[in-house]
Amino acid sequence: MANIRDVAKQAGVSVTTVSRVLNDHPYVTQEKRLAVEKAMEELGYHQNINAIHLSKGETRLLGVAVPFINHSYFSTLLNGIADRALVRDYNLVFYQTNYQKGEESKALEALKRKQIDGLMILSRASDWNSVEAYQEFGPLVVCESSEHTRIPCVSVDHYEAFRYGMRYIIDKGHRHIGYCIGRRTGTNSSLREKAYCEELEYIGEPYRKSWVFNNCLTIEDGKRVVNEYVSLKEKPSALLITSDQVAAGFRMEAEKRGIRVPHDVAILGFDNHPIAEALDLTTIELPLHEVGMSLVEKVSSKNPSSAIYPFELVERGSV
Amino acid sequence: MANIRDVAKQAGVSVTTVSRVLNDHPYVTQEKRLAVEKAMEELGYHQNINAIHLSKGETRLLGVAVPFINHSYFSTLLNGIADRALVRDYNLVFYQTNYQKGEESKALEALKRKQIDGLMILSRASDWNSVEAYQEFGPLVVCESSEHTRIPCVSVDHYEAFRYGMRYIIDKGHRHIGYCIGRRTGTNSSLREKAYCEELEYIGEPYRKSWVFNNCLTIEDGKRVVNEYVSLKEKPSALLITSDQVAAGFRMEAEKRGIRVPHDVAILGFDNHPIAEALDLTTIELPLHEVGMSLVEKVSSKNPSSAIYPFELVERGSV
DNA sequence: GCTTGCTATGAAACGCGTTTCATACCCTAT
DNA sequence: ATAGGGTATGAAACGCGTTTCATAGCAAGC
Repeated sequence: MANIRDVAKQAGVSVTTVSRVLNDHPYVTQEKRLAVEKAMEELGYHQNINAIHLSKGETRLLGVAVPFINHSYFSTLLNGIADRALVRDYNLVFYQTNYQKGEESKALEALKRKQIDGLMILSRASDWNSVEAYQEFGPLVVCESSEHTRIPCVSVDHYEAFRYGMRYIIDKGHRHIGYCIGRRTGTNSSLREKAYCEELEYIGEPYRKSWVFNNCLTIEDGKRVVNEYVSLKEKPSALLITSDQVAAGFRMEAEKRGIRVPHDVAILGFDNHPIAEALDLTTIELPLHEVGMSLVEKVSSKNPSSAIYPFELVERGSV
Repeated sequence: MANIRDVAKQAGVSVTTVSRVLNDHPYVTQEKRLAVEKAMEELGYHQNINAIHLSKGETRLLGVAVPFINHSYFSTLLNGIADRALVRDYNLVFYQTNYQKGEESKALEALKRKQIDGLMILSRASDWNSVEAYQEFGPLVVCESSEHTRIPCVSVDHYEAFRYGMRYIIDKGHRHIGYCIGRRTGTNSSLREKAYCEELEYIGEPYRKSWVFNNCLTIEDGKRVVNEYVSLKEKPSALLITSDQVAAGFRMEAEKRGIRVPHDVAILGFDNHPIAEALDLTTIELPLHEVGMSLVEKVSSKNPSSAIYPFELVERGSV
């Protein structure tokens, strides 16, 4: 396969001139430009991108570390990321971590080794210190609502959103409130746990372990929660459900069993995914597409800053 | 930043020896190996991946061209792809095309310029000829059920699946059958159109343009179809809906309006997404996760071959 | 007439790891 | 004693585009 030197020889010019033509630099006469283009054509030349990367020290590649993709929360974020990456002329490299530290480190290592120009971590598995250690190798943004001072975070204020949801449900007269969460670890989850506990305290209710449902990510999980719910001796009268998917699964399964929403149990979803509208779920809208776009903006700047995006309650008929 | 030559100097060995240590090649004495490791430690050395890529002529990167990701069809495929890429030690580069030829060409160009070792096209926008022209630059697989002889295709047999669905509905006694499709162009879609027409002919029914609903991708689209459906003068008694999302939207909206499924209108979904189970939708299960894994297997082999995956009817309560 | 300052062009260095090839030592088999 | 074969090591070439620096011609400005 022909390289730039072959082209130069064929066109009777120097390698530098060919490079100038390739990069639209000035100071090339029309005559030589044409000669170079002709030579490229004849030899079927095309640039080797890896040589460019090596030489320029950048790849126009941004990394995205994400636990898995077939979940609307992440795929909506990703959509925002992809849309903005497109206009910023970046391509995306994908690190599916399944929440495994090992896989996440691979993404961090890629940053270190200059495979990517920046990294977005959509849901962090490693501890802050390991992440911070990689900051010197390139811009890095984490998508969680932490107020970490040294690592930029772009997200929705999950603490406030959850608190707001709690207040809304409390204002509706509920005292017995449970919630469903994706996983227990992670900043976002502990912030919600914190908000949950504080609001319970505020209304003078105890924390009931059996009212907190873990591992809730999918529609099926929502159905599973209904099973757990019916078998509870003492039942909550309302549930906050941190994903509309799960809330949808819950509502569908509940009504199949004759449990009426919101009459028997009120549910409040999160995300405002289309499924929430379809099932008439009251939900807290999170601007995930925007957050995704913002992640790209931040990570493609020299000095990324943090940003918090606003949420909005969408009242429908499930509370 | 230190490079391999600095390490060699510091350790008092040759560059070759350092490279041997880095790549676990034999023929390095323990003594030198330790010296090299010590030097790397002291200098904070790490390999520049772009130099490796340039030198090796491969990147361990596979490209995925996909119109958009926040749709379960693609995100399920992607999940399969990501899972298999992980075990095959590939990373993924993402080209979100929005069905624009320009974006798809970027992916093809990336293959040509050796940015990626192979390319998977999940839904093709360009014509076969342009795709074929890039085959010489690396392995390339298209995810559609075409029987193209020169380009490997991995997919479900969409023609057969649709035909099977038609027969199933016909066997249930329906004669007035419509369908919903994502987009009209594209192999998969025309195959379904073909199956549709053939089966209509088989039962001696005319093709009614108003019974074919286009641009059906999301839950909202399913709701929209209900609107169009109710305004039809002559209504189909059954619909094939090529995505469970859309079928779900249809069923929810229909029942909200007092249209009973399957009594007033029967619907048959495709994919067997969790939402289908939740809404008791009869559907044709497509093994998309497996197809995704297979795409990676094919594209990471020297000579990719085609493969067709089987579908399966899942009988529930919507037909 | 002489200095500035563009325009135009190319040689060479640079980014950096891998791989080939040559060399040298030491031990075993004949 | 000698050929053969494995172990160990390094110089140099290779993959390839970009960028710096030096050079030279030519025109405008004083």
